Amino acid sequence: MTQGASQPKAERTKERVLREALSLASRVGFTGLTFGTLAEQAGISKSGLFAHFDSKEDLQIQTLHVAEQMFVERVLGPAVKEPRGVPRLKRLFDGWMDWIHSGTAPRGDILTAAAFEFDDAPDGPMRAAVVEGHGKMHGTIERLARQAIEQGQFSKKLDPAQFAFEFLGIVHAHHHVRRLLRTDLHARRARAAFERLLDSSHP
Amino acid sequence: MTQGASQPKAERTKERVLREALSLASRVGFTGLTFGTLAEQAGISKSGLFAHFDSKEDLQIQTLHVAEQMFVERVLGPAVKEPRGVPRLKRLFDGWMDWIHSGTAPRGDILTAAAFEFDDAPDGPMRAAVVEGHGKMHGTIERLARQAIEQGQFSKKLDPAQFAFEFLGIVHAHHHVRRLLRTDLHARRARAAFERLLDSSHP
DNA sequence: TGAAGATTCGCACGATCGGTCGTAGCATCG
DNA sequence: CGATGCTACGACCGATCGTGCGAATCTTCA
Repeated sequence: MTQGASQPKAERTKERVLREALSLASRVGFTGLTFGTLAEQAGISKSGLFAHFDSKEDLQIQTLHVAEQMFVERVLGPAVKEPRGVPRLKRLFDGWMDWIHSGTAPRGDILTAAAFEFDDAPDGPMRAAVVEGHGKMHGTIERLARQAIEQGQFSKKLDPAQFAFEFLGIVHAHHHVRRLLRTDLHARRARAAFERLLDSSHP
Repeated sequence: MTQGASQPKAERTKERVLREALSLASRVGFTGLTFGTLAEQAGISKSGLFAHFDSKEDLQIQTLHVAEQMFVERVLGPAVKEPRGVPRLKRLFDGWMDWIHSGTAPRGDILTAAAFEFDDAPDGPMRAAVVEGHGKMHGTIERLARQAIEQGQFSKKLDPAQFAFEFLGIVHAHHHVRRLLRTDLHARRARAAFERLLDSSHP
């Protein structure tokens, strides 16, 4: 070992493996996140992985949590530094779009991808984790919308849950079309839809 | 054989198998549409299926086409019987929602499900078929929106492609949330979103 | 009815999947 | 330094996948 930050070896490898897992999952999905291929990509043996992950589901969930944490750091964090209300909502949307189009590690919106991947999967811990993540997102947006109402920027008659549904709908629609047609052309459309949503939310 | 409608046996079998395939795919997805399970459900041997379908991809594509044909019959057909413009668009949306919630053969929106399933799949004939189907839908909605403009029901400044993007976005968002949360509660939200879309499209 | 051809079957293949197990090596700490 | 236990390995299992092949059986039509 070297200096103070003496991470117990195992933890260091696990971190590295999880980085690879995230990159792999963003390319082939969580279902395609296979012990075999991950082992190959991470330069470790298949059975070696079992020292860190009890099962494939365990691997998927831990990888998902890494992605969620990254979303919080890179998108949600910057957003809540904006003043409450519309600016915060705008920053959230913009940050989300930027995250999707950024070239870094988790290509595209891996969280939305996971939501799509597991929406019709049989019940299980992974599905539950995805549902929980979706619920948190929905709740967050609802809260931001409520704040916008309190600030007098949104109409008092606005239903925050309806707003959250449509907000997420736009992000998801964009994600979907982008994946299906393999083009960034629809970012424009998503932004226009978001503008329209904001417009019709004003008092 | 019996009477005039003497379908060459093979065709009858194939039709029956395709019905089963549709029902199976709507439960387990097109990827889960397996030769083994389909054979079991259709009461035929796995290898017997190969007399009708060259490969799994062939099976998927043919099943998809059956679903598309059914969509045209049950949703698009009734819609175009309405007068051009808003009534036709409304009928399309309502019919689509009804189709999703109907209990008959292809449970839920199997076309949207396919679009989700193959949006991040590697290139291939099946993916191409899904993309083509999406393009047709988009084009159809665009056309209907253009007609609404011509009727003076929509603003001349409306971008039909943007309208189609948002229309499909609402349907997809609803489909997604419905699958993820396993509840019909969000049909309301989808309808409200559609109303809002119509409102802001008026001249 | 009987021959020809369409249709279906049984069987087997190679690949890949998630996962287990016994063991060897290496890091860690007394 | 030396014992201990975590870490990683390779070999292997049973299940399932898509698919090929040769033989059996059933339809069809002259």
